[in-house]
Amino acid sequence: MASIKDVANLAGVGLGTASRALSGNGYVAPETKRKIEAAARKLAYTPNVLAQNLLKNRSGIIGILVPALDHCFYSRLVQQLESDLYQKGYKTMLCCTVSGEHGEQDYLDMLENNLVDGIITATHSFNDQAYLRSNRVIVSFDRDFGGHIPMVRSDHREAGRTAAEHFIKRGCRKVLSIYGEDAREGHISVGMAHEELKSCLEASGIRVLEEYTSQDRFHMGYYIERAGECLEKYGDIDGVFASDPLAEAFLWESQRRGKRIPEELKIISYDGTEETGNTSPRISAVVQQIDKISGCLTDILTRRIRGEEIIDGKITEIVWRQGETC
Amino acid sequence: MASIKDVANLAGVGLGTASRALSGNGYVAPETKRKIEAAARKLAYTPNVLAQNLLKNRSGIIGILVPALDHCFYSRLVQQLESDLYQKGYKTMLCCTVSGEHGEQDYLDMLENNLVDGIITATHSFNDQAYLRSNRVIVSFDRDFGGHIPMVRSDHREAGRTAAEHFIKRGCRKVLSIYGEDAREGHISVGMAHEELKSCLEASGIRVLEEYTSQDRFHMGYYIERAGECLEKYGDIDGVFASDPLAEAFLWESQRRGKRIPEELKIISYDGTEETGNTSPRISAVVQQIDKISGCLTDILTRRIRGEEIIDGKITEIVWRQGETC
DNA sequence: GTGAAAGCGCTAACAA
DNA sequence: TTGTTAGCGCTTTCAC
Repeated sequence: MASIKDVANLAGVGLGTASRALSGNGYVAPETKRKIEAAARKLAYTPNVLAQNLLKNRSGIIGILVPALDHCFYSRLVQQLESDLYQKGYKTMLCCTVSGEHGEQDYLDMLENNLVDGIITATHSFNDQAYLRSNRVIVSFDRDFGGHIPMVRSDHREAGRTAAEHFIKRGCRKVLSIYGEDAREGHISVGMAHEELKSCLEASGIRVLEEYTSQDRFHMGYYIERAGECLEKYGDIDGVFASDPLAEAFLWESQRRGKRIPEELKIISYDGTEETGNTSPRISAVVQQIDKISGCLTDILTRRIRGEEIIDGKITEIVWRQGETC
Repeated sequence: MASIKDVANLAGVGLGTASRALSGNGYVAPETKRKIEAAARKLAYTPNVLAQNLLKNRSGIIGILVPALDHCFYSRLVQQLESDLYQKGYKTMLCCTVSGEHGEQDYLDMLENNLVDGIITATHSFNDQAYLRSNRVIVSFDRDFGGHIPMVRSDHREAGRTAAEHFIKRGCRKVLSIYGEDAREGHISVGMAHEELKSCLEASGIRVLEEYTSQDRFHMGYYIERAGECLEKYGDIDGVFASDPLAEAFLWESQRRGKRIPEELKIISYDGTEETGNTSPRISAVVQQIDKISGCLTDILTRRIRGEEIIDGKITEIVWRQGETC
């Protein structure tokens, strides 16, 4: 592996000159420059990024923390983030915390360690304190750190209202609102959508039932199981509000039980990834705009890295997607 | 940000001693060690990984290249890889190439650049030559580099035979085999499953139609579109063999058209992620064992990094999953 | 316009 | 057992 020293030697110039020629800042005679470039080509020289990083004290890497990738919302979000970060000149380091064996702490350490320049976190499980220590280069998705870390999230209240409006319009009388335990406990703010839904529906005299899902289990099998349990337990619900995969699970389990959708049961999903927009029937949804969310997250983070003092987050608009289930 | 020098100064010892005490290799008196540790704690010292990496000339990071994350097979694979790599002490750098604007080359450069210690590639779009230059630390999933880079893949021939067997058992007469153009062109080996399916079915006097999907488009909307087109074009097919999301698309589009599944159309998916195991009806599938695949990939790669000369890849077994669509 | 030298933060070899 | 020194590969003064 040729180093810049080798290049300088071959070109018969000093090490510093080679550096200037290759990196392009600093004066260097056109003639000399050509010689150096020729030498570099001949030796197939590539700069050692590790050394550059040590000097600049930055790595150009952003860490993304998500609970899991087999939840379509997160896989879409990660894909979008990776793309946006790439555009901004950053590489993406991925950490899925759900498997449990993972030290989320490990990744926060990487921040102290200079291995990553910043972190975007979309997890819920970890203790706040660990994050707050190094808050300058962290941005959170949907998790409130009490205003110490900028948070980006969808307009959950509006989402709840929108869903409520459609349940009401369709004449529902008894709606099931089901979401993650972590949201219920207030760790992540998506619970606000369910709160708002509840108060809107109850204000219209509609009964609202609440159920919760474990925050440690993200796979479809579990959602199917929960959907089945709920359908057994509440035979007479005529509406369900749930996140994408869970909404899908309700659709499938209802079909399996011969329940007619939307006649006997209206389903509205919250997330509205493409996944649920193509089922048969298509699921009606309150859509979180992943591209906007990703744009805000990466924008805030990169500006913070550059030293801007940003403490405010951003609330992105939700959109209604008319499907065939409500 | 405190450096090890600061720690040494505060503890009143030499820089080398501090290093030895903190990293744990080399002799250091218990007494001195305590002092150094106390100083480190006081200064909230964390080692600068960038510097360690430069010295060791390794980063502990593995790059994973996939076409996209909104294809459930890849998101599952990435999640599994990340988990396996973490167990082996590596961090994961992610690159989704589908968005196009991405330089796959950029990531290969990171290998030369020492930013990643190795690469697991599951993409199809890029030219072979770029990969072959630095083949020592690359492992491929399902893409054949002519024996120069170890490849891990499922037993596609067996997969094709298994699917054929079930179509035959169910009395199909005209089966559609649809897959990516890249596989058709031989860039990735999954095409072998379709080849084998075809020859098995034709040997039994069953007609096989072939269609292809674009390698640049991975999202559900596109699959739905293609499924619709095929159902229009071939009104009389009674069997479909396709990858997971496409199989789902066929299921939904068929239901939308009032086609009875499995009576009028049998569907077998190849991949068999959990995603398709829970639809209504459940999709019958030839399952690629992602955990095994990931295990082989990470095992081979880490051993190559350690210097072992491994050129052989690995073929993992497939498994039949009986669903309700065939 | 160019070369020499210092130093990013760390580890390892070598003396002491 | 410990301190000193020499780099890892690069960039960036600062004299020349």
